Amino acid sequence: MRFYEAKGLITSTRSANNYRDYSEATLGRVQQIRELLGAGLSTQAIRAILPCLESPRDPIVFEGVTFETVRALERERDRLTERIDVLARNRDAIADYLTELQRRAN
Amino acid sequence: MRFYEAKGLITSTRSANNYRDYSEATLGRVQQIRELLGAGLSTQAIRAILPCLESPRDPIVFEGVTFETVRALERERDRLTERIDVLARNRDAIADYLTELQRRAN
DNA sequence: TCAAACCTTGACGCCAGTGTCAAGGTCAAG
DNA sequence: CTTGACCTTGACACTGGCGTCAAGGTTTGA
Repeated sequence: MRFYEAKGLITSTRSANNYRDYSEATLGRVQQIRELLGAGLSTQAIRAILPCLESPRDPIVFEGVTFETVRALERERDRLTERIDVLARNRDAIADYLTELQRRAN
Repeated sequence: MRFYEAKGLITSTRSANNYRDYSEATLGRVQQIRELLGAGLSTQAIRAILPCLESPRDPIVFEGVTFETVRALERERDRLTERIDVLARNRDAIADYLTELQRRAN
């Protein structure tokens, strides 16, 4: 989507056609982005955690990481943990309710 | 918020003033609703799991629950689990990245 | 060569959730 | 009684993520 590109989530090279050329890695990243959007994250949150989203473990960028970036990542990690807690709590409430229903239905 | 009321997430009685009168329970529910909205759920998803959100454990409604409702709850529980998995996976990726950064910084 | 299929950009509209503002009703204090 | 604070409704606008459509350029194939 051009939308993701405009938001700085992915990049594309242009071939002579002026057509967008998506790398294989970018294609995979789109998959992850859609997952995260589907999980309720905003594009800004996703952009914040982009440095962690490279699939091959080795060519990850470890240089040029500012303190600001680290702080942002820690914040985002904590927000995710918060979110996970809320969701897990409510999922468990649903599960408990369902088992209780089943118990009462004999 | 009138918005939640219009969406069928909460109810309010009207006093003679025509002012809205929110019960204590409704007030607590608003808290939960905001949590869930903040966690990325839609109002429709929240409405689907409303039956599980009563805080006192006992006066929960167990009668008049249709098969449809049960199916919806199971679906919503699975969607939540899915979401949780995605978020946990990415949070762990962030955490791993951060520890790796720290390791390389000696 | 020419038409169909694809790409480009830009503009517009849609839906969800929220905020705000105007016009009026209600209430408590002075 | 009047003023100011609060409530009501309805309308409007905004942000985010997305879809679509028009106008034009490129490529492919008959």
